[in-house]
Amino acid sequence: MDRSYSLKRHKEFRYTYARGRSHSMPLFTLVYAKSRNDSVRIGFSVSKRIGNAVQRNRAKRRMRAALTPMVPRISGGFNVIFVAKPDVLEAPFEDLGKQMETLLRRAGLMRDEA
RNA sequence: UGAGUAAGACAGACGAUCACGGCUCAAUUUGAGGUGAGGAAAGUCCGAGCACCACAGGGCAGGGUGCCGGGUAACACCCGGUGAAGGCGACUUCAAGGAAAGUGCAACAGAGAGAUACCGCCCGGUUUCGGGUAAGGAUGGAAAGGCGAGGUAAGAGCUCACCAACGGCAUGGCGACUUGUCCGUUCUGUAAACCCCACUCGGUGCAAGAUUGAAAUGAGAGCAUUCAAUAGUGGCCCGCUACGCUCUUUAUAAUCGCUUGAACGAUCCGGCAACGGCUCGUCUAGAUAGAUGAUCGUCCUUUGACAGAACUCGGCUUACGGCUUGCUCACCGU
RNA sequence: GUGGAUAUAGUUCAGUUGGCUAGAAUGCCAGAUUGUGGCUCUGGAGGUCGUGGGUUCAAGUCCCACUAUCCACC
Repeated sequence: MDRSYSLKRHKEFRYTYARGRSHSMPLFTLVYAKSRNDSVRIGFSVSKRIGNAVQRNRAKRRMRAALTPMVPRISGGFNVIFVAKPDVLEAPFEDLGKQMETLLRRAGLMRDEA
C-alpha cells in the first residue's frame, strides 16, 4: 500500500471524526468524510482497549494487508478511517476483507468495475 | 522416585509465493542483491554518557546512600568477607552507622514506662502512722542484667561462683570483626520519629540541541534608556552573563543529532571472584501514525509462553515457556 | 518522554502527630405510622482499608515493590 494514501496528522483524524458519518460491522467501524484532495486517504485507528503494543501492531498490519487489494477501486475525494474492534485479532483473514468491502459499499465509496 | 536448592544456555527450525522499513547497485518508477526487535526491547526505580544553560561557582534549605575490603565511567549494582536471622540440610535473606549529643513518643492495663512503691516483707509505734527494702504477687511487648549461694531485722552486685552486655587492655586480621583477659561498669525500647555523624547530589532533557528555510516585518502585555527591571535560574539568597529585551497568542517545513560502541566473539595472561590486560577477528535495525503479515509443505511436542527498539549504555524490579547440570533431604531396591 | 495525584461500606467522602470496637451521608433490610404507598421515626446488617512484603509491642496511617485509574506539560 502506497504511503501517500495514508492519513497521518492528528488534525485530519479530528476533522474526519467531527464532520464524518459512520457505519459499523462486528469487526470494524468505518468513518468517512469529504476532503479537499482528489485522492483517497485512509487511516487505521487501534485503541488501547485492543491489547498491548504487540497486539495493536498486529491488528494494524492485518487491516492494512486486507485493504491493500481494493485500494484502487475506492472513489477519491474522501478521508476514510477504519476503527478496530477487539475481534480483529482472532477473526479469519478472509472475513476482514469481506467486511471491509461491505462497509465501503454501504457508504457508497466503491466504484463499480465494468 | 519424590521434594527442594543453586547455576547455565535456548526462546521453534528449514523451504516456496505475494507484501512491509532502511541500505547498496542498476535504472527512472521499476528490477536485483543483502539486511531488519528482546531477555526482558516493559516498568521508568537508580547510575552514567551526550547536548544546552558560567568553564557548573559559594551559602542556606532539601534529597540520597549507610558493616568491611575490592570491582566499575558511575551506581542504591556486582564479587569476596564479617555479624545477625531462617532452614534437618544444600543454601537463602538482611535500609546491618549512632539511643553515655539533645528532644519527642511508649495508647489500654499497671502503684510505677529511666522513673516508682499498690499488695507485701522488716523495725518502731499500736484504729489512722513514721522509717527501711525491692526477694515475692499482679499489669504489660518491655519493670533496675539472669540464676544459685553467702549475707541481713527484712533486703539489695552488698559479696562470691557461672553466664550475659558495654567500655578498657592484649592477640590475629588492610578492615568489618574475632579470641582472650577478668581491669572497670550494669546504662529500657523506638532513629522505615525528629535528629547527629560520614560520604554524596547544580538544573533541564534528543520534543536536548545545531543548521537551512517559510510566514506575517502579525496582535496584545511588561519594564526601560542609569543604580535598575527582566531573562538565563530551577525552593531562597549571593555571584556571573545578556541587553530593545522578555512573556502570551497565531502559524510552523526539512536535514543533522541517529548509531563504531565503557560494543560483540575467540585464544592466552593476572585475580578465590566480580573484573582487568594483550593480540586477532566481526559490523550487528535506525523508523517518524512509526517496518515481520497472508497462504501452504516437512520435522519436534499443541493453536509454540511473556512480549515489539524510538538518543545510547550499566544495573535493579516485574511478566513468562519448556530444557540441562551440580548439590541437599526423604523413601525404596541391591 | 517527563512530572504529579488517587485507591477506605453498594455509592460519595472523613479518618489529625501510629494506639481503645475504622466513622458520616445516602442506599439496603426489618419494625412502627397509613385503608395502601411515599415522607417521617426506631433498630439492624454491610469493610481482606487496591495487592504483596518490611519496620514497630502495635500499621488505614511509616518504608519498599507492584497493579489499576485519572490529570498536567512539551
